[in-house]
Amino acid sequence: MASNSQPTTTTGAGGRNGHGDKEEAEQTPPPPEEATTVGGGDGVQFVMPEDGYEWKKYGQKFIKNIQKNRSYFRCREQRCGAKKKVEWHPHDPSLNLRVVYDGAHQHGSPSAAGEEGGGGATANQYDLSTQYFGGGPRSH
DNA sequence: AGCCTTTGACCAGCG
DNA sequence: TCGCTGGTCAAAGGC
Repeated sequence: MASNSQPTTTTGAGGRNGHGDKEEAEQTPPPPEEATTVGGGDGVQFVMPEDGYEWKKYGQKFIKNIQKNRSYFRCREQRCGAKKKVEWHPHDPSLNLRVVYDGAHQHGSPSAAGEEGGGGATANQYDLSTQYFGGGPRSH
């Protein structure tokens, strides 16, 4: 499969949006990190960061504030109020892909079905305050 | 037949 | 008070 030429997906090399608005809650999902190649045949194609959960796209919009496209995903589970937002540049998606997680999953991942942790609330144990996807402002 | 994906329009909140 | 942006819902089409 020579589709994904850039395995660097969740690497938001964009850092912060230099806007100054309210920060979003970004969490780093479980280990199951796959990449689903999405695209047409030729043209711009990028890999969507898969966290092992199932998402349903319910909207997409172009955020002019950051000059990026934003896709809105929602967890397939009604029991789960987890939401996911994916931002990417219309020209360099694989170079500026950013994933923002909102809320936490109240169920185990379908990929790891059968091996639930029991608690279930062990999903949102990350710092949803300043957790960035690799592109943290804490350049140090 | 069922489910998912895509686009548009509408609504709410904030400046 | 008006305008703008972001976010969500709904409907239609395609697989």
